[in-house]
Amino acid sequence: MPELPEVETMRRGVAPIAGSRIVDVHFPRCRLKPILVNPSRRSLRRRLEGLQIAAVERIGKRIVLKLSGDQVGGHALVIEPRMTGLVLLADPPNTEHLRLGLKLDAEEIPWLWFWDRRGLGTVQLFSDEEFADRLGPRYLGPDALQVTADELRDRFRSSQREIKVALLDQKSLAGIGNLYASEILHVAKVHPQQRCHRLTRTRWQSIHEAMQMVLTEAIRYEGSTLGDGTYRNALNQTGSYQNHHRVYNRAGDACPCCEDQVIERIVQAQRSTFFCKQCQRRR
DNA sequence: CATATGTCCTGAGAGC
DNA sequence: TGCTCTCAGGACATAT
Repeated sequence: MPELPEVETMRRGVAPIAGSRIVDVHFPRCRLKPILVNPSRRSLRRRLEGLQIAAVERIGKRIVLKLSGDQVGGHALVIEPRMTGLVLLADPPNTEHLRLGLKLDAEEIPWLWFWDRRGLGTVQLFSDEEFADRLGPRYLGPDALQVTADELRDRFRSSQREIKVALLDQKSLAGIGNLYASEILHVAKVHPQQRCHRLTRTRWQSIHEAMQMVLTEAIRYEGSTLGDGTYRNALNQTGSYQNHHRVYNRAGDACPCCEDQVIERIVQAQRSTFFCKQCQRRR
């Protein structure tokens, strides 16, 4: 489940391809249902060939390759890993789930791969205009690492939703997913079922502070590789933040904060939430 | 408009 | 052993 820390780790790992030129576009044959690409594979191949990768960026949970060298204006290739997608410079975990390869003109980095076991990921080429719309404020909120405490509060304070569910809404705030929502609320000592409009300014400050702290810490450990072992950085190495999770997937364990209660698992919006009912009391 | 629910996808693991 | 079933949660479509 690549969320902001995992995608940022991918971005950093892939950043060295900036300046390279795409010399070939390869769609490996695959027995599985093909992933969504836009436009078609044929036109993607035609349009990408020869373009230069000007920059490697991240917006929320997406990797953005800014492209230049096109006569008809700027483009961006947007890769959404969703559940199990990986952006790799190293050889992928297997060839069975390989979805896309960009052959580059750099000798030391010959390939950029997109690998995706479950195939929910997408690869889309946007013109600058399409890009500004589809990844702009109409569809995406501010990045969770850029947002200020005041803006965070302003965006959620009138919502009737439970805070944990609201944090997953990418239109309100980009980058938080199911794992980090639980982790952030535990550090902030906020109950996941608290309704947004009932939270005080002080609570929003705590959430903001916890968010910066947890995301920064998770990036330092190169993200979380869960039990299924799927998530890897660009060099196909596991992250290690899973060893530092306070609550996620830790139902029944002692709370690392109070060491008194055990972590509970509940379901919100069909997703697991983990929390400590003592440290995260409703107030 | 805001919010809730269903859907896609694969492979692992449980239960029989 | 091999079958069927459930579950994991990204983003989006559709329903309320």
